[in-house]
Amino acid sequence: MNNQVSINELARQAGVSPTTVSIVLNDRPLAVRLSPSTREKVRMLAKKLNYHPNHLAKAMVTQMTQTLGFICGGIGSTPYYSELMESLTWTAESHGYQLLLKETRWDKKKEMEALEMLLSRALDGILIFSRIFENESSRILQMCGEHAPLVVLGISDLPDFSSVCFDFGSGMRELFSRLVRHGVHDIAIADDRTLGIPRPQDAKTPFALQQYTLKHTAYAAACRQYGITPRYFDFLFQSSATVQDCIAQILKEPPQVLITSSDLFAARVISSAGRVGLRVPEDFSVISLDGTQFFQLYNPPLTSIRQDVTLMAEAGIQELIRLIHERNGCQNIILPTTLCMGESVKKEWLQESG
Amino acid sequence: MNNQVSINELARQAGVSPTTVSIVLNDRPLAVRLSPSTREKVRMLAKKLNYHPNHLAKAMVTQMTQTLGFICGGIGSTPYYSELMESLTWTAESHGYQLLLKETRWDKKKEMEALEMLLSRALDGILIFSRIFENESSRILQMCGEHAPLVVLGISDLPDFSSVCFDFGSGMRELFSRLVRHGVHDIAIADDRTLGIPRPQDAKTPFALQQYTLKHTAYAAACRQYGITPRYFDFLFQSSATVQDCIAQILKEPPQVLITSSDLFAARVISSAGRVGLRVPEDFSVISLDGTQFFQLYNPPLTSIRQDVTLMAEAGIQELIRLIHERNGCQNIILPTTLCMGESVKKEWLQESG
DNA sequence: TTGAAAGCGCTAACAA
DNA sequence: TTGTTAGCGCTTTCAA
Repeated sequence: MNNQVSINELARQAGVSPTTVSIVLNDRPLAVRLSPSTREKVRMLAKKLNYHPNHLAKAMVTQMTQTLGFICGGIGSTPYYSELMESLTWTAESHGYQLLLKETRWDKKKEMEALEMLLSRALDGILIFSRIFENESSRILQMCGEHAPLVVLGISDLPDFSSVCFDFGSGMRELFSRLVRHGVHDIAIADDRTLGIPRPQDAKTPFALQQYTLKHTAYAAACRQYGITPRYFDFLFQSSATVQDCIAQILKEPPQVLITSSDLFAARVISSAGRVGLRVPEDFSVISLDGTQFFQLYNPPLTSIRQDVTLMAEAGIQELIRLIHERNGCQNIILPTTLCMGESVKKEWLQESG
Repeated sequence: MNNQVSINELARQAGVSPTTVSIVLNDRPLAVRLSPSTREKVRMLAKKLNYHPNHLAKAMVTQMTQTLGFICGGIGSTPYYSELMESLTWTAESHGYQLLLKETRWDKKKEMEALEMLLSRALDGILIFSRIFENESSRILQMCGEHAPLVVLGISDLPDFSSVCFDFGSGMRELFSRLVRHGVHDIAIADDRTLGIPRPQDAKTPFALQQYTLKHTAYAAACRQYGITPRYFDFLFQSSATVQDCIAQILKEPPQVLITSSDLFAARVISSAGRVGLRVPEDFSVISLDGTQFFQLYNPPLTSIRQDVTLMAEAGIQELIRLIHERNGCQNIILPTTLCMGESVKKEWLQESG
């Protein structure tokens, strides 16, 4: 079945010991002390016999698999996660790691199982973008313990874990400052509330920041700062009835500017608007909080407070690799969002100089 | 570092041999011959000590990793691949396998490297959706040889490999038959030509079927069968200039029905049409050849000749697992496409009874 | 009904 | 400058 040549066979044919072969082929520090002729001989023969080290055997002794796990709630459902995943595979690869994927449909039980499975495989580290931390934080800490470092994506302020997330505040303030400068005050937000806690009846009451999504938080803060009366629309992502209803609500009395929490939803609003004779951005403007590449190909190209997922991938993997080596000191990394100019917001409203 | 209890420790504490523990915990046939009390004792202790078998050690001796590799040209760029990937992870999991992902940006060199990497990791099997087979077929056969079975997605008729792809012919004929019955004869196709060979200048000449994409083939065949004069638009996916140009061409003189090779492109055409005052399906109809879930949420919901990627995932994984066990007899699996009713084609044109 | 012993392919002390 | 030896944690003959 496995007709690979082993290091022993290679050593035998080269007339040296397996150790020597190992040292040469792994470019260990000791390799320099070996005679050049030995090194050359081993290298040639390895090539000639098409020797490939057995990853499993190596991993067993070193306890390193050069593999990272990625647990994600959903990947096929929105371009945001797909693009993040793509970035992660690339970034991981550029650091010499492979990526093992677990998709969990935002199911917490699945997520715990996934974690357990990944740990039993002795992966070098794990990235998580999921709901798993909602309650299980301490259990997870205990599970992972010494085994595999963890980096959490999209959540911040978990005391015992490193995390990477975006600061929507920066992009949001930039947006508001420009809009207000141009006399725009009617700025609403439409958001998926699946993962959130029900909002108080009176939406105008500033709510406890920590409990809501980072997006809402940033919006609410910007509203306060710029004296805007907040206005909310919401829906449940999985329920197309609530989505349609939400869109209907929006179109009934569109705000000057609608902020949406995802590109996908923005696109749907824009398309629906077209059906009832409303044009974007002529009749109202739309700005999304994802900023996927995907919807920058949309028509009109979506204006967004962009989360550059490549930044998140890079930061997440780097932090994970740091943890793999140093094994201590968790860190909360906050990435900036930027205003990404598309054509779904009136151009003059976003000009820098008022 | 690794404070897991090993099978030896477990055996010691249970007062039995490692062999016994292994037999019990893996439910080997021999387990029935062990005394129930021994079995029970071992099981209890394993639970108590939170024993988890070391995947690596097991894999090394069995040479099975319970892991499949998926080499894919692109995953973040279109929902089609994202959804396929999601399905693959789920299907693999339901069969007890994990999925290792390699994304290659349709770069053949990368793809060969990916294959090599996966083979060196002793994965149990590999799925490929890529351009890698354009020339390298025999080399790949040699590389994989005994090591890991391969299933090719999206290409058919590779003599030495199992494959899974869709039969666009069935959906296409269904579409044409309905359209023609309703007197529609102006049916064009718009396709990405990145992966294809340049089409002959005179597009009306029936071209050698094998050389073009399955989609084109099906379209051309349906045109011949129903006496439709084919009409082609094309673009290169990576070049937004060609995409815009193509859309402009289409809108200049839209066909009654435009078939697009991807949902994404269909959406762009529809949006662009809106900008110049053309409505879909009122002014012209659009039907896509992907049929992703994603764009069934679009507005209007896309009508499509749908490739159900869950079918492809299921068939691909099942065939791969069959190969893993049986190690012989490759198979070309052809999956049906179905007409998926959205709202981007005039309703009356698609009614079954003419 | 159970255990001892060998070995998967590799690395890393320690010898020489 | 190179080789010997032991062992990672598990499975699997073979023996008792």
